[in-house]
Amino acid sequence: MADRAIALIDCNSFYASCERVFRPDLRRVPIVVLSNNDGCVIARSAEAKPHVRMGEPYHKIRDVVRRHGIVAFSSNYALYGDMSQRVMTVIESMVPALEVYSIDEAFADLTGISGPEQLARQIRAQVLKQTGIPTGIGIGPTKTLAKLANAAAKRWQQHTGGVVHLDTPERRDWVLRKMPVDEVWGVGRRMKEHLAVAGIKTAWDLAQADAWTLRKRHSVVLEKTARELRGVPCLDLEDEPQPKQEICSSRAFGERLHAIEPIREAVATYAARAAEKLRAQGSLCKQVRVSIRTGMFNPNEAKFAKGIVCELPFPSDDTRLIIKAASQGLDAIYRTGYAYAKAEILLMDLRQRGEFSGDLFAQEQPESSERVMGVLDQINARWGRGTLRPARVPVTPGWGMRRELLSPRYTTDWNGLWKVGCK
DNA sequence: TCTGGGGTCCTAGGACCC
DNA sequence: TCTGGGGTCCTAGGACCC
Repeated sequence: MADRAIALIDCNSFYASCERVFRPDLRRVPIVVLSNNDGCVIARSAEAKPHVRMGEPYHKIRDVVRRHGIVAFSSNYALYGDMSQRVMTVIESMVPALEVYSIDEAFADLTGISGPEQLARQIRAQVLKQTGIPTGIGIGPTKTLAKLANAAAKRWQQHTGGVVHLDTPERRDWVLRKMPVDEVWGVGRRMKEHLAVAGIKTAWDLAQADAWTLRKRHSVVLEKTARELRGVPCLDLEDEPQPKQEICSSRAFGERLHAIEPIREAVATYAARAAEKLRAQGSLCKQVRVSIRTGMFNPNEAKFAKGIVCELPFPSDDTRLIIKAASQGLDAIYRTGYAYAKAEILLMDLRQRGEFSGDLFAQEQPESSERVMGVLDQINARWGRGTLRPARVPVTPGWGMRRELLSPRYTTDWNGLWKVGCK
């Protein structure tokens, strides 16, 4: 069998790049994108990286932002999601198999292709030309090495032109020796600390470590990572997206909430959103977990957090039933006297529609639910999310997200003056 | 004043059973 | 004093990813 060649294509500073596509005047200007509620920095353009750390709270860096002329944006997920689809479509048309790994990354199988590096350069050029998004590409015999090659392409951008192919043992070893161990996919802050004790500091050290010891002292996951670094494939390309095993909708409120009624609105809104995602992947859920909590950072606020799992009478994807369960759950956990900051809905015990439940006499969701939800989803698909919604879900809630620096929904707004690609 | 939201997988430990 | 061994299932929590 030919040597495997897995490519990892990743968009540079994706959210910041998306904003820049529609603001050519910002081509050389440092850009940051903020999390929901304009809380902290979640993306930085190359120019902003020297001045701003990832995850830094926005209120702490206002001075720096002003001093360096950094332009900040609220996150605009409608835009990023749409841009992501465009990028993936371009790549998909150029490779035999693609696994979309996240909003800004995908693995492609280039095994058997002659000149994978050349193809990678063509992919970069096409994606840039058709979407305006710059990318970096790493190629290696395993996913973990492809990721590392991608990191190398970023780190030595000038010399590599954004593409690194670890096709010889010499190149592989050179990169392994240069890369700190926490640049390896699957090694985070904690693991880095543990490994340092054993003298494992670089990717090379980890690749050389004894597999059995890694498994015993740490985990099978780390053992696989080390094998992959040596070029032994342990992770396959998954071109069929797997249905999620749990679905979450959670968000901090735009302001602190005290009374139960506005929290109930938020819980209903999140529950409705989670139910939409559930139906989109054709699943039913049997449990709904609702949780609420106060702020966790301010030492002057009384802290409180509680959640509860509510069992549904039968596996369901009916927004109304899920909201009802969540609302009852809220009644059970809510305590007066706290300033609540966030709520979360988690749909659990998921199964695909029609999957055997294990209980011959188990009750099933009535057919009327399917009809009503079908109509709901159709209308919202046609006219935009939130056109038709349960009574409990307000249009413009007082507790909604703060997004003071939001860019227009250039590509998706129904009321927009123009749409990309519809010239 | 002000610190994201969405996931996955693995492990340890408790409850329970024979 | 000493206090089975083996198994399953479930849950909570840790660690990681983007």
